[in-house]
Amino acid sequence: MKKKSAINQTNEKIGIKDVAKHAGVSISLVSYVLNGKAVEKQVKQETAQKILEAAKQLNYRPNLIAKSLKISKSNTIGLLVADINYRFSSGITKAVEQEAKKHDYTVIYGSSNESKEDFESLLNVFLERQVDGLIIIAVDESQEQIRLLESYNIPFILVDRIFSGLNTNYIALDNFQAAYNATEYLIQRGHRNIAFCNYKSNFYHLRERNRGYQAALEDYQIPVNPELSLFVTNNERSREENVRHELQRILQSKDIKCDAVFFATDSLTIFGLKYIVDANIKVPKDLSVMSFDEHDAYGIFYCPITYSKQPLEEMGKQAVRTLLDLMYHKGVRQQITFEARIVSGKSCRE
Amino acid sequence: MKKKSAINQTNEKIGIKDVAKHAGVSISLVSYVLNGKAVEKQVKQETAQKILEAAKQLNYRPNLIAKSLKISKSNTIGLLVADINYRFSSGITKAVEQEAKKHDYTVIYGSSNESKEDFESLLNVFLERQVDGLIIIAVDESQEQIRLLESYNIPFILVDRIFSGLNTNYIALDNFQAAYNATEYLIQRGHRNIAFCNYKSNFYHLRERNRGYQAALEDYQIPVNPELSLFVTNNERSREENVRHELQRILQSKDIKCDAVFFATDSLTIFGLKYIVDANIKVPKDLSVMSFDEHDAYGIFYCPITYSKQPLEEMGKQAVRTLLDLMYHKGVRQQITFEARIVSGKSCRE
DNA sequence: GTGAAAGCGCTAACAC
DNA sequence: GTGTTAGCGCTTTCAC
Repeated sequence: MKKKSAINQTNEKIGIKDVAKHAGVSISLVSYVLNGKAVEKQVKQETAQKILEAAKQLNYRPNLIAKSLKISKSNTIGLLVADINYRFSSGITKAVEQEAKKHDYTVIYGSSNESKEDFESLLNVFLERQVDGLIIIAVDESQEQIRLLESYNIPFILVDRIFSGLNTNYIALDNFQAAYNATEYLIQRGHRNIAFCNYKSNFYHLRERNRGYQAALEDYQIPVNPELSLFVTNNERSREENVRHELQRILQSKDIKCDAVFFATDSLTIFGLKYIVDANIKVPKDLSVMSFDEHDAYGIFYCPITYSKQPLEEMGKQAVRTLLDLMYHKGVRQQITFEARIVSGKSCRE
Repeated sequence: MKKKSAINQTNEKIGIKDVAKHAGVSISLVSYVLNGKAVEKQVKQETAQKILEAAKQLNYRPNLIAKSLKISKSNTIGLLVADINYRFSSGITKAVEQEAKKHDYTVIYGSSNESKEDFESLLNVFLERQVDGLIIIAVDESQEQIRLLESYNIPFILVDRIFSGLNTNYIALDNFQAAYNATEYLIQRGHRNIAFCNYKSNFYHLRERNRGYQAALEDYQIPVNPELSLFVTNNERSREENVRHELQRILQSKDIKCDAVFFATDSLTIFGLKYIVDANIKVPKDLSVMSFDEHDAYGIFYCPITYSKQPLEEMGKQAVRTLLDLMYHKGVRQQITFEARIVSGKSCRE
């Protein structure tokens, strides 16, 4: 025989039923009052008061799982990142959580760690958990999964990584323009031999950066020298060595002229800077350096790095807002693009 | 009149009932089979097959919310961090999510952003969402909340930040020993005038580092010079300037001797290194530098920094394992301490 | 081997 | 103004 003490701070689970009994009213009244519908449902002031007090005394905590089941809505957003240790991911995650909280949504979090299989199974778990919507930083080769997701009836929005052949809702940076602007920035400071260092990748957002770099050169009638396009395999073990090797190739060569390097990601910049320190190259005297994305590390390089900054906060916030919008007015395609902003350090000659 | 097509990939919600109807069996059988209890419940092979096929054809996805409600268990862990942008938090978060996934738990994520109010309300939301357990990086002054949590019937475990007056389950670093060892490392390399730079803080883990520093000096009969203890207010706007100011005070003075600095956190180290670069101080010739915690940035300082490394991966993993343990065998106090490991760079003289 | 039915804690339509 | 009750999708006991 279970017995609940009248004033219970700790042990047995207190339900709406207990509150009702304790206040001497029916459970519907308790539900109304505790959901702020006291006025709408014309509950007597006095009754409402009694209920509130009973709930407080019993330390009543609503069971959101039961509520979700009943109303077919979990007030939950699934956030699927690629790797939380990326500055990009943690920045987005922070903003998403903050904004979600504001709208009374809770974030369910998962990380694919760049694995397609993990990505897929997390998506499944999120769906089974009845998330109301999804914010997704996709992994490579996940088009098929995304396409499938489109066929389900759940709103979702891709962040950053989008697929050229796929028409989805997304929040992204205008990577083309950002790379264009960064390259132009170097050109305007007199550079003509600008190297570009990027990962070898299928990611649309990275390929757009290639395009931006080339377009800027072309617009300024600077021939694109293929020797100055450095493409590095993104392999945990070898990528740093690859960057060093490529930089060495172009910077130590007698034949190749190069007076500026534009790194397409922050990690590439870090590897590059290490090499530059080791090789005793003077920035910006001998070489200008431009980076895509910021990194805490830039501050302690001997000269502050000029970089193209993504508005992570706004992007994360917007992702939530757009998602909520989609949840409440299904059907409208939302594709939102943000612009990067160049933050001038001292790593480019004037 | 709702009508569900027999083969439904997309639209209407498919429930266990639909699967049962489609397979021509009762819902209990479907439940058994889909939960891997076919053998235990002696379901006929053939029937099981039919059910599996029906579920697949209908693209059935179990509703975990309904299941949770029924079995009074959400298979959910609440993870409450202070700020996901900290390396510490993202490292722990990554490990926690990975380990949770392995055990079929999903992570509900929240960030207090160091605010006591946010911390409190997140705790509440997590409880209302019926998380089965909590992993918590607490905020300053949250003892009261933690104490309250103790009185509820839910297992939780603090990570990193613990409270001296509070007996809880926790996973923490032996901060005393780590700071002791780091200081000793410097002493063994001949340093006698070792400065120590830490935040002014009530956090137990930070205060333990003070203790470790002092104990090492005392054990080696080196008088503790209060001038060399630099305490910086952790204020977003002024802390960098404070660090610079304090360093300047001891490093530019004629009266104060100092040939090594031990920074108690990675952010302090970054600020310190910036100053060191600007002031043109040569590391390790003029000054040895030791850091608590690593940072991606250390690589591009002109000389690799020696630091005390926390095993984030293991700590996160252990947090989940311990929590599961607590969930299944309540009542056992779990207090687990990890040791840091010094990673030698070149920032300390030999 | 299988099926019927109670009930998890809640909301909301409906009755009074 | 308030109370009764069906039912959200599932698990599990018990009857057959």
